[in-house]
Amino acid sequence: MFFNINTSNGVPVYEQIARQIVFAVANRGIETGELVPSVRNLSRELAVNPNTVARAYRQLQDQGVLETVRGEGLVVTKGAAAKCKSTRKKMIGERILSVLQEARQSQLTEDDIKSLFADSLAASKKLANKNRTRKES
Amino acid sequence: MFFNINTSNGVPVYEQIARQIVFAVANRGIETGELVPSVRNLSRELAVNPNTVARAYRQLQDQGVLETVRGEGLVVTKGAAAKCKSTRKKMIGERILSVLQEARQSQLTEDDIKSLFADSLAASKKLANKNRTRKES
Amino acid sequence: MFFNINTSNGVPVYEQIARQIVFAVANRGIETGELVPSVRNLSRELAVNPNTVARAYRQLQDQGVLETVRGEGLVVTKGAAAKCKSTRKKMIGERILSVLQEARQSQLTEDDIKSLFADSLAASKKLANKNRTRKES
Amino acid sequence: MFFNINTSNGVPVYEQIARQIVFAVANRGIETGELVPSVRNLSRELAVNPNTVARAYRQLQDQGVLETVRGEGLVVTKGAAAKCKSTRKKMIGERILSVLQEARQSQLTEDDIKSLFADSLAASKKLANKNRTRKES
DNA sequence: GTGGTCTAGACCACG
DNA sequence: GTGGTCTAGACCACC
Repeated sequence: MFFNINTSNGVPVYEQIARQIVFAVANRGIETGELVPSVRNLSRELAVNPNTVARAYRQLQDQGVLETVRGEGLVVTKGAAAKCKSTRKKMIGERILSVLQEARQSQLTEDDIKSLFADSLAASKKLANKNRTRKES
Repeated sequence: MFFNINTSNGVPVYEQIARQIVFAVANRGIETGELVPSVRNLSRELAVNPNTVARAYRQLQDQGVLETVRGEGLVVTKGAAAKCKSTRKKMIGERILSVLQEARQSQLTEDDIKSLFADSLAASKKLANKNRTRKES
Repeated sequence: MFFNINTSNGVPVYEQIARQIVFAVANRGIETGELVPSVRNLSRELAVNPNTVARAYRQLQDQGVLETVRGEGLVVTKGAAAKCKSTRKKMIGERILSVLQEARQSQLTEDDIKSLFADSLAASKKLANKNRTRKES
Repeated sequence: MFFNINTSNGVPVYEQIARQIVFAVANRGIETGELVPSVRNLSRELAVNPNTVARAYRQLQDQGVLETVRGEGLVVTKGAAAKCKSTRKKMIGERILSVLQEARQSQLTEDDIKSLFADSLAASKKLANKNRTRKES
């Protein structure tokens, strides 16, 4: 499990954890029936408060992505992979739509918006490669 | 001056006001030297507390977009239009980059991302038209 | 009469006018018995509100620097020159003391303070020369 | 932490707090990574409204001196000590320059100015000693 | 517990 | 009339 937690960008930590678990399930990084890391292990690994991890897990249980197995821990539910694929698209799509609405409201031209998007897409690709390289090294 | 304030989307009201004034200055909706609406007037118009408007204005003063003219009110500074144009692009660009980075991290394919963008762009255009029509009617 | 009015440095305009008249009297730029400019003339010259000039004059009357001569206007009182010389020193001295107290509180060393003073003194001399040259040209 | 707040000298309370924190960081009275007093505690200690303290802290965040650690409080940022040392000098230097410019404009002689400075420096030293003694007693 | 936002309302200085 | 400061107190999210 690879998490990127940023404690200083305003996004709640529990939210970041929950989203990234959704992504992992969508990518089959965690399979149906597989245990997720224990609260105390994950909290140690991410250096965050255990309550924060617990809150993320609780939220995922409410969404039906995780369920408890008595005496074992939390596992990915049966239909989760498909569901997560769809929610992943929805989550990202919502954010995209929201920023585009602000872009419209700011009266940027459609061409400006498109070029910002293209630039950002290239920039994000570069950043992704850099991170990958750093991790491989 | 047209403001779209949404008090229930998590974005602080004072921040929305500040951003939209930056947009207005960038579009020359408010020209250099022109007075922005008085704190009291704008607060009445938007049905928010005067302090909230004052906070937005204070932030814009710190950024050098507005300055006080004693006994008169707040006016747009000299270099503000150019500065606002650039910050507008920066603000929108940052949001786009941020969502694209999450999209990468979620391992959506580049094609998925592009199609989400295209869909959202179309959707935002529709929404903009709807708003325009509503206001004209 | 030469006034330097700065409407955007926080110091009240009427205060700047009053102080500078005190200075002028101290320097014998305006002599005892001489008329000061009329409110409306000075307000036009400085491009400020007549009320502002009137307020400065009122303050100077309260201090006994100016007095009304019926049908004439405001003139410099008899003992004003000496008094203004002393208040000038007091006013400047108070400001100097105040900033030095903050400097102490900030725990700048005495050497730091002295060097800041020397630098500023040189800088203010340069600025004064520049202004003089500009006015002469 | 020792604060000298004067609520009746025209300088905004939040500004006094902010300046004195800058001084404290410059003197390493508060180190990088260390928590500043909580808004509630400091407001109680200084007998001012929490919002007033919060405003000072917000200003310091904008300047990059403080940053929030979620659920913990506000800590001094990494580069803050150096930055505060320089802004301290700048803040004091600006005030000195400003008063010297007025002294020039008032046509005090350079000797007069120097003697006022020397007197004030001595006076401020005495005041500082008196305060120190009072605190020690 | 922490900071952040917002409201309501008072008072002041300035023009 | 204008903005600026400050108070008092509520509510929220996060840890």
